[in-house]
Amino acid sequence: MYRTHTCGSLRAENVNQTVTLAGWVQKVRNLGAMTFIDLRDRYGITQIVVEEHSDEATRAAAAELGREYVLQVTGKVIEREAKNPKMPTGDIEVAASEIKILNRAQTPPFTIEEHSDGGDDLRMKYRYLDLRRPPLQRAMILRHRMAHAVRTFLDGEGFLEIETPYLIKSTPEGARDFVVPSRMNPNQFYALPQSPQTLKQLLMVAGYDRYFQIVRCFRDEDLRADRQPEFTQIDCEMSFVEQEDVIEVFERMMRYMFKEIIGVEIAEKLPRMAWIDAMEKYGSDKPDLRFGMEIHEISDLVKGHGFSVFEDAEYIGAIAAEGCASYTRKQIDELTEFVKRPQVGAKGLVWIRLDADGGIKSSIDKFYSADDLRAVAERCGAKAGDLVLVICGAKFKALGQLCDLRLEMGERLGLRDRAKFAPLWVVDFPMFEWDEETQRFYAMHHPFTSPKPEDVQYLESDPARVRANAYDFVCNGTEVGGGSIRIHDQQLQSLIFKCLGFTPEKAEEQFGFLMNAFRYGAPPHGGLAFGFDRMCSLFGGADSIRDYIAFPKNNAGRDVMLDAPSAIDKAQLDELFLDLKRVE
RNA sequence: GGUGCGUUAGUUCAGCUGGUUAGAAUACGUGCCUGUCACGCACGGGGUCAGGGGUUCGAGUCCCCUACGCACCGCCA
Repeated sequence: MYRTHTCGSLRAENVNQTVTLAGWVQKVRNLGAMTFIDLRDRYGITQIVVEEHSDEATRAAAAELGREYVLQVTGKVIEREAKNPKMPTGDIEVAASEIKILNRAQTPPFTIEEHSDGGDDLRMKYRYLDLRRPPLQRAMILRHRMAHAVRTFLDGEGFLEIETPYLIKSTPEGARDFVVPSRMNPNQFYALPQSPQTLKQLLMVAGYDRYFQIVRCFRDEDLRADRQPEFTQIDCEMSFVEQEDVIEVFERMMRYMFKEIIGVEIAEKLPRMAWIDAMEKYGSDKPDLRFGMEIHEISDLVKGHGFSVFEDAEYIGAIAAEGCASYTRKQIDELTEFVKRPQVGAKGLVWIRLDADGGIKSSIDKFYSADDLRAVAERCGAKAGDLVLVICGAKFKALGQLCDLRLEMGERLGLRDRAKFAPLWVVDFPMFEWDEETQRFYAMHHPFTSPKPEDVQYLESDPARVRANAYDFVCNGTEVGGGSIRIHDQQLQSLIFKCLGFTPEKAEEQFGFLMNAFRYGAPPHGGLAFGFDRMCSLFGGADSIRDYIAFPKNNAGRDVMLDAPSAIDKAQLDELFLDLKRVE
């Protein structure tokens, strides 16, 4: 037996016991006649003491130690002469009678402490060392607890966890697929699932009416702080349900998660917001409701005054930033620069300042009277001391820019508090999205999403008008989950494929297996999937999902620890019938 | 595919309008120290200034290219 206790377990009541601990050397403090060793494992740190009267072998071992040496230490638990109230084990220490060096360690390239001195890149390369640090351990533990809570909840609701294959068929819609060549089937490829969407629908056809899976998904698209090429979903599907039934179950699951994991009580009935309202009030389909500062259209108030920028604009919108009338010229210039960055893309920024003394001033004084400006301010709910910011342009583009500006102002005013949670459902998404580049409609959610029955009549005449039975779970400006009621009727599914520009032959080739299954008694069904990594970062209060993934990829999709992807042998290529093309 | 920022000691960074031998902190090594816990004190070793090219009497510093990292836009049903 390597140890009798962990490095986090000993307390005052263990005094006089002889124990054996095993762990890593966090720190050695050699005071001459006595040496203190902080021994660490994932449960905590216990101080080991070696004194002048300790036997020679023990003193020799202590003198030799370096950071991250792996030790087995046997000794008696004693009460400390100088206690450390900052440590859970601070009342005691272990007087070493034997120190066995189980393994020596090279000096690690960065410090393995609460706050490491290492940069992101380096820590990624030595991820196994970074994972020894308490913040990463807390993240892994949080993730484990969340997965456990999901399984507990869904099991209690009668859901079955069923695994679906990772080697499946490539589909043209949506993200790029990762593909895997088949040796036994020359020149043919599997695709890794972007999500088990069609498979879980087939499970519904098969009668497993409540399914879930905590499952890896793969998308070959560029990465972001909150996007990895492989990521984990809590994938769920139910039969004989309507939108309301799905929302009810998973709202309850989220309430359970918030309570269980971080002790937060969320509202008994979460707000619902139609997609169009989210877009018009917040400029986003994933609004951050931790603060107000809603967007208001002011076109009717400001058109017709000869200000050509506004006259030519399809849409003019404004937000009111509370208490920002005191902004200096420089600060307003900064905001103007912010919205003019290519990432935001606004042409400019108009401001109206409501001074505390009742005065009103703006960058468009030439064209508008004080009363005109006051009407705008009133529309936005601005009061004395506030700053109104106006952006105009094509409607949804300007709304998107106002969204960016609103979030920036929320950040500046400290309104985006990580300890605060504002979850909601966004509903009534449009069924289709027009793509300028390819001049066709795409499914906004996915091609298996059912249209609202009352909108089916417009499918062929006015597709843009059709709304879907789709819903997103949004919290603090992040899309945490989303789903829909699916199509279970083969004919309607064929019609949707037609609307998306599939020929019947193409639809048959790509999704024949699904439409075929629908001919054998498909029940009405629907479901949703949560982004598990994002949920972890939301609960953990971090911006990046990388901290919650044990071995994540970097910005370029590389695993810098494994150095993957990498070239493969000619023999391996030959077996797969692959020839490589020279990269320019 | 694009934009921005960055790359200097093991690590995190400073290094001004170009000018003697490139610094700090920390880590590491050696010595001293009986209550440390960010131990302290003293001494020491440690640099392809990312790589290449250019401008210049002279480049860590200015310019160009490349590579790499991070954030973002496009993309992500």
